[in-house]
Amino acid sequence: MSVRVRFAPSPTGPLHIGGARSALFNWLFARHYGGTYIVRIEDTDLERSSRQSEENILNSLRWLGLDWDEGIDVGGPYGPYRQTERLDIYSQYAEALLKNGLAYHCYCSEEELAAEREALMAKGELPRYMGRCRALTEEDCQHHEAAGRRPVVRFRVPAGEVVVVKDIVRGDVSFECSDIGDFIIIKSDRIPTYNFAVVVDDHTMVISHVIRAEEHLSNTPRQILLYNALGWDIPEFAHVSLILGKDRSKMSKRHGATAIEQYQAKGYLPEALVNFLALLGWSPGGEEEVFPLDELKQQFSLDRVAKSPAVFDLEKLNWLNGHYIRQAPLDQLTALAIPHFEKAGYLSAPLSPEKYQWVKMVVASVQKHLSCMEEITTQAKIYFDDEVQIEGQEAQEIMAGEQVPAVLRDLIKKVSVTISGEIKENEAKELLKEVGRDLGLKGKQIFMPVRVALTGSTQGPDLNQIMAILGRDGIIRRLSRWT
RNA sequence: GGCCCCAUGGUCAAGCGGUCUAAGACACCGCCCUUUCACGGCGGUAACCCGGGUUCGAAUCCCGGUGGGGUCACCA
Repeated sequence: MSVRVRFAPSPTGPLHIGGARSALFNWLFARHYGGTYIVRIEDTDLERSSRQSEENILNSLRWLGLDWDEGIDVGGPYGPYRQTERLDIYSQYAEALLKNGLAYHCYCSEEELAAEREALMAKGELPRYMGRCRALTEEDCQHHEAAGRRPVVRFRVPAGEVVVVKDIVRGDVSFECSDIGDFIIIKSDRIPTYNFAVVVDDHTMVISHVIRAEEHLSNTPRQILLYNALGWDIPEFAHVSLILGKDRSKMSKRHGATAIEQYQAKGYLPEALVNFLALLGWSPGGEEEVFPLDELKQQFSLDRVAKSPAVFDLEKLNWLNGHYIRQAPLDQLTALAIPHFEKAGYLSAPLSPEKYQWVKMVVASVQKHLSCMEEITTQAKIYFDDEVQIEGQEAQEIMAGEQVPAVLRDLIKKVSVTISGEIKENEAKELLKEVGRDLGLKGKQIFMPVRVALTGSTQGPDLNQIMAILGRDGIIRRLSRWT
């Protein structure tokens, strides 16, 4: 049997962390087995779905590097891939169910249903549909139709059966039919509900494995009932545990950034995010933690997926992202950094080749310090503002040193003679040494005052790099105020 | 509340009955490297939820408890 899996987001907002991980697991599984990966849009919630969210989600998937073989934009042999474009397919199967008596029309109003739910809850019972319209006659129906009522289609849940979900990660999980009320498969506006649409789609799209989050586990018995009623084979299921926030409840907005696009905007690298997400609920078993996408693809398997939920740990993501930033080519990082600099007002749009080279040096000097690109504006601030603020008591004390004016004056003098205005790192190193020799000073006595005078801080990038980036004029400008 | 799932350090996790005086990673702490901070290297602190079984032997299997989570819509 060939592997065909799908990621089926509903376009009601951006792609979330949890959705991204489901997408990733499906993608990895498909690519590992040389199968087909499908992205299907589940837009049956007319109220909340939008084309903009669709585009958003697809963009996030592309950004993560999860390409698909079939979908709304690339087409495919089992389309359409948007549920609202498959309405006649659903009604065809709903009709079949109706004809067999496996489903029936229900005319109860939402108010009536709400009242029923409340009554059951008041009695301490499970709120569910009690089957009032289960045995409506043709006459009853006409009566309701005449009164202007529009029916929903309900599935007739067989009595007394036990449904067993065979799950790759969880094993066999059984559910009693008596706990499941007759559920709606077609809403009164003729739109199918989720449970019905997924079954029809997964079957007609020949999906072999349904890999999704655990929150769907309790829906699965309903879907299995539908597969049985329609006489269809049941796909393999794999329910992956949820991603939790720091307080161990389902990841949500109050836990911080949940949308992939937010991480993109903050300057996380897709390979870091993918690596991190893969390790949340799955592990290859070895001691290695760093896996680029194609290595994940080789190693991935569903039987190494964890059953227990995982807490989203931003610290680890930051570490991984920093790791990938340190490995990234400078040109790539520079391209990512420029928008952040522009946003901070440090740079404006078209950069001359000279300026670009200079920005590259700036990026290189802070590369090791970054855990995400967003941080570059604060890390590299020192290069863009000649109005140096001396920060902290330690820095103040350093500048109060009696040798300081002489050191800085001597350095200005040495820097001034540089003809081109450019100072290479090794030249900077040499100049500082000479200052030391001239004044008979060593180490900290010269390096710290220069560092503080140049940047305002006792810590930061390599001093020689700082001097190279500032150049002759920059150094003189910043040093002059101390003499 | 009913149903369902889950349970190894603060977090992610390896472990599938003996090799566990329990890997690895993040975080934390120390040391080294270093003209600062980082990066990197080395080392350290820190865990099998509890109670019963089964077994010669249990982190690993079973039962119960406790705790956490999910789900109970004409949302998906």
